[in-house]
Amino acid sequence: MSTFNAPKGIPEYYPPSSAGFVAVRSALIDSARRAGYGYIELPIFEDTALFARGVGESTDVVTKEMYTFDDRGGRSVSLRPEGTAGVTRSVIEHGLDRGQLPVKLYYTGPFFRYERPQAGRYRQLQQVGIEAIGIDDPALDAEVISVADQGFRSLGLTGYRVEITSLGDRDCRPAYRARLQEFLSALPLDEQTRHRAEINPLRVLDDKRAEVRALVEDAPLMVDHICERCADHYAAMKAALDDFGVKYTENPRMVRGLDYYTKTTFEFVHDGLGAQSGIGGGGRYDGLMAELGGQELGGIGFGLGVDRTLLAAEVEGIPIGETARCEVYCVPIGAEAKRRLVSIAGRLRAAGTRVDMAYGDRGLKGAMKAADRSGAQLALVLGDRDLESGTAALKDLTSSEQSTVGLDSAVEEVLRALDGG
RNA sequence: GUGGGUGUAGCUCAGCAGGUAGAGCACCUGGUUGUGGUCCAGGAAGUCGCGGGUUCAAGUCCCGUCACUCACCCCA
Repeated sequence: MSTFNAPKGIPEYYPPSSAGFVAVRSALIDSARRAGYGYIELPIFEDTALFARGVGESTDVVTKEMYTFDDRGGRSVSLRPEGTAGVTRSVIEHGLDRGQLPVKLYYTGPFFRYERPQAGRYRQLQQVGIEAIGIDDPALDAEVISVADQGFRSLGLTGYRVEITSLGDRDCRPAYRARLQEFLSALPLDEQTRHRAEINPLRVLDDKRAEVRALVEDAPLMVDHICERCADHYAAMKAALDDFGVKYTENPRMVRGLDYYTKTTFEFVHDGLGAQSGIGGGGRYDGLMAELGGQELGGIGFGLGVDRTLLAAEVEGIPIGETARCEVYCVPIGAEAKRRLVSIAGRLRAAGTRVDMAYGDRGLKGAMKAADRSGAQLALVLGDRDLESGTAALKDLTSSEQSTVGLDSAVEEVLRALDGG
C-alpha cells in the first residue's frame, strides 16, 4: 500500500517544535498590536489579475512562482504569494481609507510560491505582516521598521541586522534606471545577466558572483540620484529610526522583488540561515492604492517570515515555546477512580488549569512515567484505598513529597497547591 | 528551470573488501500485588526509497526512477 507525503516544500510543525512556531508568531503579532495595528483576515486566494497588477507583471513572483488555477466558474485565481496586494484591495473595497488615517492593519497566515525548496525557502511560507496606509510621514516608515525590530528583539534574537535604502519614486527612479541600464550595457555581461539588466537592473547590482560585483563596483546608485523630496524623506526616516532606537546599516544595492516599492525599503538579514538570509522585509508603496483603483494614497508595510525567524531562533540557541504541556496529571487506579478523576479534571480545566490524565490500562508505573514526561508539577493519584477513605494522593513531582487531599475538596486543594507552589 | 549531496527501525545514524540486518535515543513489559526521574533485564519495531541488471549470493556494484536535501535563480 502506498502512503502519502505532504506536498513538496511545505514545512509541518508538530509538538514539540510547533510550540516554537506559535511562540514566534505570537511575539511578532504582539509587537504589531503594541503599536496600534488591528487584525485583518484575508482570503488565501484572490483574482489572479490583482497580483499581476499589484505585484508587477514582470516580477519573478508573478511570471513563474504563483499557484494559479481556474475555479469551477472559470475565473482565474491564484494562491496569494504575498500580503500587501490583498490588504490594499480590501482597504479599497471596504472604504477603510475613508476614515481616520493611517489605516493600520496586521495579518498572518500562509503564502504560496512555486519555487525549488531549499533551507528556509518553502512553497508554503508563513508571514506576519503589517500595513500603514494613507499617511506619508517618514516617522511612520520608521515605526514600521521599529515594530519588526521589536518583534525580533522580544524573542531574544540578536544575530540580525536591519538594512535600509531608498528606491526613489516615480519622478526620479525612471531617470536613474535609464542611467544604470546605460552603464550596464557597456559591461561584458553574460546573456542571462544582460536580460536581467533589462527587466530589473537593480538586481544586477546585488549579483553574488565576485566577477560581476567587481564590474558593477562603480555603477551609479539610486541613493545618489534620488530627487530632493525623496532625499528629505529618507533623511527624516533615518532620524526617526535613531529616535526609535533602531540600529541600521545602509545598503544601497538592496534588491526588492516586488515592483510596487518606492522610497523607503528595508530588509532584516540574519547570518547563519544559509542562502535564504532574509527574515523580514518591506517598504513604502506610494503608487499601489491608485494602481488598484483606489485613492492616491501611499502606504508602508512589512512581511516577516515566521518559518525563517523560528530557524534563526534555533540557530541562536534560544529556547522558545518550551512551556510544560500541563500542570496537573491525573493517575487513576481502577474504573471507579477514573470516573472520579475525570470529573475532577473537568472542573480543574474549567478553572483554567492545564490538566492531563493517564488513559488506557498502562498500570500505575506507566501512568506515573507519563505524569513525569508530561511536565506537570503535580500528580493526583486515586485508587481503591483512597476511595474508601474519601481522599486522594497529591504528589509534587519535583520534590516527590506526597500529601493527602479530600476527594470533595480536591479541586480547591489542587488549585491552592499550584498557587502556593 | 539548472547543478551537487543523501535515501537502512518512530528519530539520529553505523554497516569496512558483495556472504542471511545493527547501535543509541524514543516506545512497551518486568525487576517494585499503589508511585515517575537513575539503574538492570527483556520486548516490539525495517519488502535497507522503488524498479531493473551483474553475481552462486546485492543494503553494499551498475542503470533507471522517485523522494528528500543544499546551492544557483529568487525571496519571507
